[in-house]
Amino acid sequence: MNTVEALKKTKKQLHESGFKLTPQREATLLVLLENEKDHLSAEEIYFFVKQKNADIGLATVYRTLEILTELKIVDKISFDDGVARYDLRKEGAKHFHHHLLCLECGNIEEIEEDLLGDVEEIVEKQFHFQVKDHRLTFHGVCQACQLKE
Amino acid sequence: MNTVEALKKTKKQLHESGFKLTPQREATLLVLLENEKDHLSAEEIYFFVKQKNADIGLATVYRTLEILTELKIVDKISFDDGVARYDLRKEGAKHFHHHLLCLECGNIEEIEEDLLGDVEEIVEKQFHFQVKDHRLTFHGVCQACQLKE
DNA sequence: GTAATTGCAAATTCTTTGCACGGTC
DNA sequence: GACCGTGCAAAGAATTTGCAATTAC
Repeated sequence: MNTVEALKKTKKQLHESGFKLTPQREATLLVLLENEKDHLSAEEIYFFVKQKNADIGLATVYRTLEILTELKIVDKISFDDGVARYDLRKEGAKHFHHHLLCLECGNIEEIEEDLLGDVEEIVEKQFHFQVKDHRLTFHGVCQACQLKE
Repeated sequence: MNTVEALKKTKKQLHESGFKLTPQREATLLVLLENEKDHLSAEEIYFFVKQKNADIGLATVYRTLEILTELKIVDKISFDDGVARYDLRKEGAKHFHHHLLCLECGNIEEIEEDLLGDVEEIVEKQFHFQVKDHRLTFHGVCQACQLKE
């Protein structure tokens, strides 16, 4: 799905929930689309949006991200460092992707494959918990840092 | 392992790293031990410790938790709500346990079993990532809330 | 037209830090 | 007596909120 389509789709989703697609929201979405692989904080998104559209306040970024999280267009995630990060939900992805956080260099890789199919089944059957989503992050050492040592 | 043993062991760990087991640290540990099943925030721990030992400051709680996290006696975790929570690491547990977060009632259950053995192997082999630890939380509906509906 | 949205600044919340004092070996 | 640890208050970082002005539909 390209950027224009993604924007259109999101606009529809916003309208269905009674929200408008303002220039600020559009710019925020564009930044998220252009940095899909990163895990930007609100502050970082604000910085990037400023470069596109001088007229935005940090509060608006927060408010936009709150709405997008509510509509499940983005996922809010924290890597235990005290900053919330926002990740665009992949089109068609049933579940949130996984992360590999390198303890040496701090880099975060993504894993798209759903590795939790079997585990979710166990959780549903054995623990009687109806799974809607998940957060899975591995802490360890990435390949680059392994080679460095 | 009972409370006295756990305290003794932690005392040893602290000493090995050049820290002392002060009354404040002991009280903090006791609170953590007594509330193993909960996922207390620093503020909550402070509140409980105050009931035991009037003389403690919130800053000390934070400082103690920082040390305990460093020594891997507790795990710091965030459930994306902007507050850090602290979980005592289970004795003998190779890995951090998993969580089931109910989106309806907010309750958090723990799963002790390590469900990620196979998944970790895939991550190590296929993604060349050396796994040291993980964070796995399922979002969904707990049994009690399913019955309510 | 009008209800939603915005920017700004102030307020809040969570966490860390500086520093003088107190306790320990 | 050196050093670690503490409480307190102040600082700092991240996020939210109140409000008057503005804008999208």
